[in-house]
Amino acid sequence: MAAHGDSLCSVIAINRKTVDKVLSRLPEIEQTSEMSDFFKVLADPTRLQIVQALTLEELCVCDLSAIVNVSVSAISHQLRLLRSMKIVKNRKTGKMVYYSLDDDHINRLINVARKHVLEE
Amino acid sequence: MAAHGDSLCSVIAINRKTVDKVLSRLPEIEQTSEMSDFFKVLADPTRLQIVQALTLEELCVCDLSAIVNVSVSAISHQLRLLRSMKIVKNRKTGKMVYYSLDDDHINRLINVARKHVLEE
DNA sequence: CAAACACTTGATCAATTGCTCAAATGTAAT
DNA sequence: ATTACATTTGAGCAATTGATCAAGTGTTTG
Repeated sequence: MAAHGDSLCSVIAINRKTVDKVLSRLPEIEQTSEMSDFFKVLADPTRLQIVQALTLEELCVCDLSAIVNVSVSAISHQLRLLRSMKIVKNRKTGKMVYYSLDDDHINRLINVARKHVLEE
Repeated sequence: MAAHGDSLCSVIAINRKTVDKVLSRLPEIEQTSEMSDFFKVLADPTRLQIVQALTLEELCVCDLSAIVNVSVSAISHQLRLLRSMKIVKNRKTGKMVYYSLDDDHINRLINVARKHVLEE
């Protein structure tokens, strides 16, 4: 992001000072990218339903499939993604695999979003 | 979502009682869908950068373009989306259009996400 | 061991997304 | 009026996404 001060940049800023000030206060692009990846997880109705269900109770894949009304395979794919993002964890018991939330922030995040959706 | 109790459903739930309990406590699918649309807005690095910049200062399209380092056209397209989601508002002065945040929840949401990204 | 079960995984495909480009709008200056 | 400028808009396109299907793993039951 340091290249912004470069005069070769094709973009012409109206207020160079304002732009520089904002740029200096903005988080690193990499951190922003990580944050958007985090939001991306909750940006899909299926995943959001999975996460919301897991805020209530530890659940196996099959029950999640029944709750969200999506195939077991699709649920498993999504759980894999949620696992990779450290948002859910699992516990195996025989053939069964029980999933639960692995993160405290999710609940708060969902509550703020719910308020935004409800208030208008 | 009422169809979940239907025995014709191809998915076989392991714990019918657990499934029914979770289903009764889960928000309506429509509300969940709205929430995921909201998260979707912040799920893209470009839009997240725009929003983060606007938490600091009211900015015109051209300056936003310089800050985010994306073409004016692309910024304008994203601002249109953000406007439709009631997340930003604009103010016109001559040829210039200044954008600012139209929502209080965004800041809180971003802060929670940042904590999640930083702590690990 | 064989069958049934719970889940995972890889390939495939349609739908969506985010950008670019070109053209359009609307305002201000010459 | 003509030109320049700030922004918007629509079409088109490559990349990504989320579901399905078929085949796989690993565990338990008969």
